[in-house]
Amino acid sequence: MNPHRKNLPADERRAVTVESVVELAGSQNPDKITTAAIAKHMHVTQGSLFRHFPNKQAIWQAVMEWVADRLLARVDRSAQGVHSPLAAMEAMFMSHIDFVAEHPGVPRIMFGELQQAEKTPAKHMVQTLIQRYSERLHRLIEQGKKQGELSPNLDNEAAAILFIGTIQGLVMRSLLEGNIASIRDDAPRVFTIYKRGIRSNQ
Amino acid sequence: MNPHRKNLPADERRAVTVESVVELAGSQNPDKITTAAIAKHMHVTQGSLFRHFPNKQAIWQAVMEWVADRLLARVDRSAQGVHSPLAAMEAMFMSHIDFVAEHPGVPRIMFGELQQAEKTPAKHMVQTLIQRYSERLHRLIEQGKKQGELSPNLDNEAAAILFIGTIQGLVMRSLLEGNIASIRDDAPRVFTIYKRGIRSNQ
DNA sequence: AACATAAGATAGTAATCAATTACTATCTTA
DNA sequence: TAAGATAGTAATTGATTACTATCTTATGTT
Repeated sequence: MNPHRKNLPADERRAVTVESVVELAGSQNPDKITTAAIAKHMHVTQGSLFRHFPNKQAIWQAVMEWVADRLLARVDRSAQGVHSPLAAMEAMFMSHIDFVAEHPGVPRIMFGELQQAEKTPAKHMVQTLIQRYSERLHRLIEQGKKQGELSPNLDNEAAAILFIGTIQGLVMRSLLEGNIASIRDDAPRVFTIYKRGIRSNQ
Repeated sequence: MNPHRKNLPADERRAVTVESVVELAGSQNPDKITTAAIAKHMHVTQGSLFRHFPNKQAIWQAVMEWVADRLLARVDRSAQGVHSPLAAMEAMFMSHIDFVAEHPGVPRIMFGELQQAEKTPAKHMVQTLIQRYSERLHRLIEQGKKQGELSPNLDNEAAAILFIGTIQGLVMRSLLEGNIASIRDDAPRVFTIYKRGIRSNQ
């Protein structure tokens, strides 16, 4: 119950650690999150982190697992049972934005990992996450074409890139404003333009 | 001429320093560019950098000045003399992509600075750069509406956000692929969708 | 040729970082 | 309830960081 409880079981302590990192990333550059800062945030000494993770890299790996699992689950759930592919894409988009609004550290973490020169496990995890995400998009886009909702001569790959870019643009915008809440208001307005760009003109 | 010349005049040495940082950012996380790495790249000792910059923050400030000046100049030049607002936006887009392809470190630097929690001079410079950039976009969008090229009920702000997001999406894509050259091929394909989203349907 | 000065080299500093150590407290279970 | 397992503490390590003080060399002027 109480998160400040001491002597947590190892798996709970690992979970608390991951959540701490996600929270901290919401207000600072992920690369500047030190093990000391993580420990302080969870009311534990710095060294104790290494009882549960072999090194810092492993912490980031666990964080990315958390992100990948949650984001894909959330996005899948939102599109489930929606028969219109275009409506499913919109639901996917909005639930993604919701996730980002709840966890503003997430896009920072992902972009930060992609920037790493070394091929860390965490970076690899971001790559497969986006790959899986793109697969879902491509599936919906294909369905949308078949059902006549999307323009038949739409460039699938370009549409997927722009879908993700649209989210990136909103994230960038919120970083500029320093206000993450605004992303929920801007999202539908921007998606309207995207939708117009891909749907068939009946 | 020879960049490995010794005893450069101060202004030339500062210019070489800035270019070194931009180059290094093309292949590694900007936050991990140490003064030692910069010095090594320009064949000079680490301490000598501080003869030309009071501190590291000043180096980043100079880098952002370089970026802001070059990017805006390039983008302005590309749109100059183009009478169709939509064509001007496309020229702006493509010249921006060209700039990024030539200097892949630039989007990393900008996003990296936006992530900083502290309000550094470099971060402020990114904010004003994007602000100026957006002003140009808004002007073109307004003109486009007046001339009937763009949809009259287009959400100007959303269109500007998506314009920048489109570029962000392409950058993210190239980070994923690890191949910056591909951005030049993908750019026109993605812009086609964007264009369809904003133009009037005659 | 002698000097002045600007630029670079050398060799440090204090601070910060991830990681490790020896030790203690607290749970679990036989 | 005793003993082993698990979790946490406090202090320390070596490496790395931005930055500085001092010495040396190159360059340009008269």
